[in-house]
Amino acid sequence: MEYEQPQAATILNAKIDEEVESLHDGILSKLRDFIVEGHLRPGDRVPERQLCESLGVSRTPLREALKVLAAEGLIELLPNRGARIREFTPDDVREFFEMLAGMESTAGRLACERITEAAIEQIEALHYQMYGHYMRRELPEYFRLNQLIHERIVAAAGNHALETYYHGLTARMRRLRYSANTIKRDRWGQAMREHEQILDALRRRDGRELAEILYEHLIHKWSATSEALGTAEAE
Amino acid sequence: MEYEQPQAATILNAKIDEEVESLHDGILSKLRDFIVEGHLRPGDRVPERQLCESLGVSRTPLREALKVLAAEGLIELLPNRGARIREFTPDDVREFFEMLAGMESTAGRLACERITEAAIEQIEALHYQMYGHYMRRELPEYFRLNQLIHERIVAAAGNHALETYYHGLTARMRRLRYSANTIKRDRWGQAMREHEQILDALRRRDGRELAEILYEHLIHKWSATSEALGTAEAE
DNA sequence: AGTCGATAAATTGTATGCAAAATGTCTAAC
DNA sequence: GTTAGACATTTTGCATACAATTTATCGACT
Repeated sequence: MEYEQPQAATILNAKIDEEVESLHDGILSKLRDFIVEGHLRPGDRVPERQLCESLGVSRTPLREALKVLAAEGLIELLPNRGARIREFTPDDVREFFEMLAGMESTAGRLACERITEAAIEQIEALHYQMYGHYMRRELPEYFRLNQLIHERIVAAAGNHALETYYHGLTARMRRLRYSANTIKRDRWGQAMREHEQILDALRRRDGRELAEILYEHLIHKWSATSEALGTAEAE
Repeated sequence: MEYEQPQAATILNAKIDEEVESLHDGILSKLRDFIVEGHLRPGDRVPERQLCESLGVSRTPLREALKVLAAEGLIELLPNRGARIREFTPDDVREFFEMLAGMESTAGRLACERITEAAIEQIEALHYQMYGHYMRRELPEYFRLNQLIHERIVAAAGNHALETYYHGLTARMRRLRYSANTIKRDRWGQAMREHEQILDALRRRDGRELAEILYEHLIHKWSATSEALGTAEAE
């Protein structure tokens, strides 16, 4: 057992008694963030006792949090053998992206029915801002606005259940995402063109077409990402 | 080192070789079924102590199960005030159906790429069987086969994450469903026609069209159901 | 009599303890 | 040197105990 947990301890110990937030929820968020940020490697065993000391709480609330995280699919709980950080197979990643594509597609369809003109204009503004970053090849800013636009569309769908699940998905994928903070030149151009189409369909409130474009857009993104990840994770 | 589906342990109970099912999982399934079957009314407070004695276990595993159920959205946990069976507003129902429509739509699209000819033939068989029940106006049998067909399509999508979430959704809606075991004559006919289209698109493996038809089909089903429910739940 | 407030009861949140299962180590036999 | 088995250690699963918060009951005051 020589995996570095001390790091975990220091970062996790940040602040525990900040709110009246029931200890359990605090642990849950902290652990979730911690896993999502990628500080625990997939396949790592996570002894309860060790986590307890890191977090400064007893095992009861910790175990409750672990059960929830397992239900969310972030960790897996083997009977009598404790928790492991869940390992994502390429198939898992494919499934996540397909789900994401489906979610955003559905969100787009709904957004066309419900989005306000003001919200469309805001997304337009974000789009042109993103276009600027694209022209100046400012990758991080481009990614940020890109994600923001997608989030705005999802929010405009007016479906809280969808939004919640969407954010859960993106959280689970964040660990993968940061590995792929790169984009091929030609893919970048194509992504921009797709975004133009997205905006166009949204302006026309053409739900079917927006659903279609968003689905394809996300599947393309997956192809690009999995390509980049395929080499990055085969270390 | 292979390990089996992690979600199966929590969402489904797919591991039965011995009866060593960890007490926690047993409680989880029992409670979930109990709530889904509608034995606990929405808004009911559920004292832990009472549940403990009913189930014959201590509070620790029970609380772990409650946390998971809360994460799944079946109950809500008020801080220091215990668990309540979650109440579904009409908006919640609308959101569920929209999600269901989106899920099945996505599933249909994927199924067109992956389904085997044999599976298509099985669904065809189910379809004609269902058509028989429609002609003879056998409602319960019709509903059963209807749901079976939709499940087959979802299964054919080859996306375990989608399937899991889909079943979670249908479970949450089962409590609403059984209230609406009725269908209007004209809606029934339309539903059958839509199913013909579904089968046709599936045969042609036209993913876009199947996605479109399935989405509309589910939204129509929602309109019909919410109409029936609107009177039934406005007691 | 009604309302507000204080105290008591009940209920939830957390910590600890104990038994069962799993993991690791050491020894002995081949 | 390798492997199998028994014992010790660690870790998980569950139950109970205690602390904190909420809810209920009762009495005092307007």
